[in-house]
Amino acid sequence: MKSLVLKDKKNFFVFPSSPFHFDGTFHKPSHYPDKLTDWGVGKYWQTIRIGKRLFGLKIENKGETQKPKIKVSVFYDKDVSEKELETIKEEIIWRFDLKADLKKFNKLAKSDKRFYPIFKKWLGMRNSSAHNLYELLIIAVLLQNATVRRTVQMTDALLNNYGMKLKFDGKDIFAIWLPEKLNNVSEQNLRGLKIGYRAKFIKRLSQDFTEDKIDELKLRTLDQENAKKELMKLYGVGPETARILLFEICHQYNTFDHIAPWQQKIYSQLFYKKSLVPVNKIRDDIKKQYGDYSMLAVHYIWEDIFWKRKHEKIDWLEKEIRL
DNA sequence: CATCAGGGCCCTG
DNA sequence: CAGGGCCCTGAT
Repeated sequence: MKSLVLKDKKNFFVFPSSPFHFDGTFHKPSHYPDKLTDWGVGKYWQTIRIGKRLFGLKIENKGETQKPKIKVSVFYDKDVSEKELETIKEEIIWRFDLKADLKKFNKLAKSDKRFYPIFKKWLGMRNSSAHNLYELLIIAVLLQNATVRRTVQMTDALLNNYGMKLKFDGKDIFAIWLPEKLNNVSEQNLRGLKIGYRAKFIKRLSQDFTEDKIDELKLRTLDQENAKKELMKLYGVGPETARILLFEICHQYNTFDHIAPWQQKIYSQLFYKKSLVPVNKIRDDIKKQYGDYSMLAVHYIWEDIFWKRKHEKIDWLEKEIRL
């Protein structure tokens, strides 16, 4: 695997909309562990592609909930142009939804007697994606029909063969390859990395992205229905993968439509303290209560339980998370 | 040891 | 629109 050392850096500040929750936004404990990001309280690292160039990012909390401010350090080799810095800034603002207006949502949360303590704790948290559409698509495909351990294995195998390791700020953070990199890699070679039938999906998706068949910037401007339609055209994207992409890439807050069996078990415990509630009931209840913010509301409650899991053993949850 | 389902999706009938 | 098949892995 190749690596790149980034020695120089430039920095700028971003002022997210208020209120803002830094750690809730930049770290999602429900996600499977990967080498693509790193996090500590008030600090966060990732890589980012701008065009064909790679940069390292360190993002630090320099503000407060009601007075948000973050510092972004951009690590580079050779140089970084003003235009690239501006693009990076805009990308960060989009990917982490830093300018979101959550007034209505926060008002809704306040009237929710049952879960208000959770909403209050994470006040200002955003749904976010560290990655661009292609990158998150790859991750989503690796999640399909696999347990966490297997997903981690597949991700590592792919990164070790086609990814790039960036060394900056004393960290080793990985970047996902460009789609075109897989064009002259055979499906058989990919299968050699034990990713199974997903090799076919990844080949075809990479081909489509190489040929610019998908316009991520345009996708961001579409309404939910049309964005979903576009995403479902992609090979290997069904209802669950579309939901992930709509929520994390497009910041569509009301995407609580598809519920997978393993999620159903966790929702049943979270919302009803029962082992299994019918998915239609779960969906109807949530939609009725949270309306246009169905998925965002669930996201707060979902991440909260995974934060707890970091330092507290939750027996029923351990059973449902298949490692 | 064999069998099976899994953090879905595609394809066929 | 229902159901079989798919890669591989760990659980039973």
